[in-house]
Amino acid sequence: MEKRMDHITIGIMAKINGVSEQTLRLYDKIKLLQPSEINIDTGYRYYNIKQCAQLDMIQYMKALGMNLIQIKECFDKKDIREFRQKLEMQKLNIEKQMLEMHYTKQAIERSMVSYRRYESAPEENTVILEYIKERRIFCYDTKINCYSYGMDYYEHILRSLKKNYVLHHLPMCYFCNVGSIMRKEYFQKKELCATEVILFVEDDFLSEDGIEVIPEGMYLCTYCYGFNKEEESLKLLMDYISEHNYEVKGDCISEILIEFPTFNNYDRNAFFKLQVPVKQKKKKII
Amino acid sequence: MEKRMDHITIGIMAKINGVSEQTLRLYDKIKLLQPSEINIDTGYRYYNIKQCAQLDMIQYMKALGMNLIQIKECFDKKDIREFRQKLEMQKLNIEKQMLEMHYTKQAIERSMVSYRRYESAPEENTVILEYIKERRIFCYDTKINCYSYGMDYYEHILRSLKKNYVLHHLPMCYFCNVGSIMRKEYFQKKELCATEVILFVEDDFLSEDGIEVIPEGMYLCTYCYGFNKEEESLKLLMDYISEHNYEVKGDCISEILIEFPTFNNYDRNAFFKLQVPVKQKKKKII
DNA sequence: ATTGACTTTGTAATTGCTATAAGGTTTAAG
DNA sequence: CTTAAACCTTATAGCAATTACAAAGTCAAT
Repeated sequence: MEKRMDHITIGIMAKINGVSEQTLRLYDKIKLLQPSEINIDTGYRYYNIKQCAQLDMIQYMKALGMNLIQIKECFDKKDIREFRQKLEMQKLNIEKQMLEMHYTKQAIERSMVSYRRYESAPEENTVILEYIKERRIFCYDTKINCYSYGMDYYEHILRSLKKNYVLHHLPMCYFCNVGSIMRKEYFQKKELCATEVILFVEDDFLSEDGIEVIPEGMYLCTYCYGFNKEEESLKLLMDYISEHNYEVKGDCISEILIEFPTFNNYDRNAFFKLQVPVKQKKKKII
Repeated sequence: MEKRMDHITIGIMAKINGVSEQTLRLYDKIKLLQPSEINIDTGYRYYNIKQCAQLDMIQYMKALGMNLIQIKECFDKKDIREFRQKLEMQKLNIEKQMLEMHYTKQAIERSMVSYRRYESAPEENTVILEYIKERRIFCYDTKINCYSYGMDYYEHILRSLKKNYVLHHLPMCYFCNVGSIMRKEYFQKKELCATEVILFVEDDFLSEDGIEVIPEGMYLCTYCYGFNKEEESLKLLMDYISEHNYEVKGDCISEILIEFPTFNNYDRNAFFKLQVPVKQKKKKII
């Protein structure tokens, strides 16, 4: 216990309140909490134990997410309603932040799953049958066939997806899981034509429009590494289906599972999963 | 579409990617994304459309909560495992932040409820019967009777609670809802003695120890405004109980519903709720 | 008187930008 | 060919809330 309750040095004040001395000096400077006494000769600051109440309040308001200026405004206005209003604002603020974090967490988990899938993926040019659950995608029709122009053009398409995407207030973190969709009729005709680029979004993602549901079911899949392998892989899938008596049930999706950041500055280096929903055709009994 | 895919000016590059030119200049400076070509005479930066891939990656990693240095490390190490490790870290990081936000939100809601209660509170020195739900408190025994020393001393007790509290990793935002507890035996003897200070915590708050459950039930309550009124109010409650044939069922809690930040720098200006669980004694039939 | 622990002020660093100023370059129109 | 608009360059400062120093002055106890 100190000798004089109204003569607490900055070091003691800092220690008993779990803040740094520098912080107290800053609060003094911005007049958020000024020491009750200052020795004019030495400039030494002396606090009163009762000023801890003010400091508690500051820390509490900070914990609610207010910044020092907002806190000062509350103190200056000396009006409880001011504080109440700030509280309401903070609540909305925090709810928004929590939602963003929720999406970010999902995006991280999605990336982790993709990496595991990458590690355990079958060899390239192997066709496998997979059960895939229902998914939701954000669809953007570029009106231009992805496969008819080179990579440079594809980049421009992606740029316009990005712009569209920001317009729809989608969180940036979904941008890791893009792809394109080749509609059933083109796939069946073995015509390489896809005009829509897509983004996979979480089941709980709320959005007004542009969201499409990809049904659950059995999919024939191939995995491949690099943009240049995509077409080859697609053709493989098409041929496999006709050779093995499958029937195409819906649109074919070309999904980028991972993009590797590390290899060089100029080429996208992506790991693809091509997937098309199928049904085995009934064999006619001869 | 630009004339030359490998000759994109900083302005165009910024526009098609939704970032500012300054940001691109910063990324150049810290070697996170350097233009594919720089005109030596003019210093003009020219980007290649394919560099958008790198920028996408940067934005994606930023969205996952990484800072620019971490992102640069990932690129520099050219190792996917580096990125995976960072992902794991980010996940833990985000989970921690989300938990903190959750507590903060609860604290805001708690404050709002307290304010509403304050506004609709009965007059001072009125005793009313209230049903109160089960609550959980963090208890800290100071070994010193709160009522035997002045406010200055009480401040020091609060400081040691605060220290203890930080030790237990409790979120700072709970510090708004403190109180003290007068054990049943002292209250019954009408002896003003409380050595424990308390903090109310949420039902879902996980903590190892120091948490006590206050049972639900009927409580006799008085509300008062200011520390100096507390003792008077307590005595009123004690007298009321003996006069109205109630039986004390548990400990008496003195809860600070709100502390007003706005009035002056030196005095805590708090709104108290005193509450003691009771049961009506059965009347003997004469 | 001297030590050691404290205090003061001032400046700079942090992070990821944004804003501004002062000046040079490109481009398209007149 | 000039000229103006629109673009680019570098350099500097600002934000928010500290933290980290350095150089110098002060306090309390031996």
